Amino acid sequence: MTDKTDAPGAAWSALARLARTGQARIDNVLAAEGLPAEEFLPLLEELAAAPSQTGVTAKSLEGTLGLPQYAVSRLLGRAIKAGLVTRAPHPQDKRSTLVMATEDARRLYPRMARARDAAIDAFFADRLRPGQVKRLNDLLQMMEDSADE
Amino acid sequence: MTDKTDAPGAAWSALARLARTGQARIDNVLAAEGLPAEEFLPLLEELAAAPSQTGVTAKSLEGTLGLPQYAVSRLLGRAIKAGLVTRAPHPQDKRSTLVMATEDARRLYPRMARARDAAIDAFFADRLRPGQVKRLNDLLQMMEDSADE
DNA sequence: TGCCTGTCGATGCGTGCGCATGTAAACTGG
DNA sequence: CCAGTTTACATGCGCACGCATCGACAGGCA
Repeated sequence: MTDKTDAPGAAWSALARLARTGQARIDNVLAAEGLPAEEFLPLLEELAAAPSQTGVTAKSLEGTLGLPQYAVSRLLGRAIKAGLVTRAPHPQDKRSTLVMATEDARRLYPRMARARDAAIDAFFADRLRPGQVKRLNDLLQMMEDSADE
Repeated sequence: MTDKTDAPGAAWSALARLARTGQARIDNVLAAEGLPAEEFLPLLEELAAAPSQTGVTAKSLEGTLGLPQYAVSRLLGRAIKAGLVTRAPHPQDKRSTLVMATEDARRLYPRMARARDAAIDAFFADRLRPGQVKRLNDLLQMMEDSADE
């Protein structure tokens, strides 16, 4: 049915499946170490990079995280429930919220980042030799660079 | 922070992002042509391959689609609501359900398959030259072949 | 100053998911 | 033939999503 030499179709289904299994692997590693979910990592990374005292507005996170407004709002809600983040009223603009990482988050973030990176390394190392990973990465980067949707 | 030469990390984030944008592209193409969602395609493919009179049990779809039982149950619910599929009682086993594609589904399925394939071809063609797609596919197939999770 | 418009963030609604459980039917050993 | 187990499928619950909307506030302009 699907032609054996249909490279795009085969490549797509492999790509999609690998993305799912890789994500599952990351989730499992973080869960196994009792760490917070991966969805908080980009948020914590952003907060770690920001001035710790001031905090960051929720609005600015839409841009840096590439998420729609409602997604940021809800992510923050979950992060607060998980004890990773606090909301504080913005002194100059009462519509706005300042977001800051908690002590817990600052302590956990490096472990999360390392665990995720280890999961990713293992994911590729299990399947490809280092030179092949390099070649794969080159091709994927070329694809990303032509972002014309 | 993230090392510039961290090929696994870079490859992973490209892989994950490309999987999302590719899926979005498929979804958009199908929606633009007024066709049913892509989630029904593997189901319809399975039903198209099966003897049209007899139908297929929901249980067997768990295996062929690689979905858990509840996911099949709900997918069938949606497919029925979309008019693509019918449930019929299994004559020999009243616990079981026989699933059959409707006429609509048999008419729509080839268009859906072609639209999806066209979206995938365009997705790669926009980003890579044919030889590169081939190389990418080779690497991805190697990764999939070592499925040892 | 007092409105009017635009911005910030939260949330109701509908929907899908995963887990766990429920219901009905089939099977099985005594 | 009957109780206990197993199988097939559905579904309630909690949670996340996207869309659309809402309430609160800020800023501009008359």
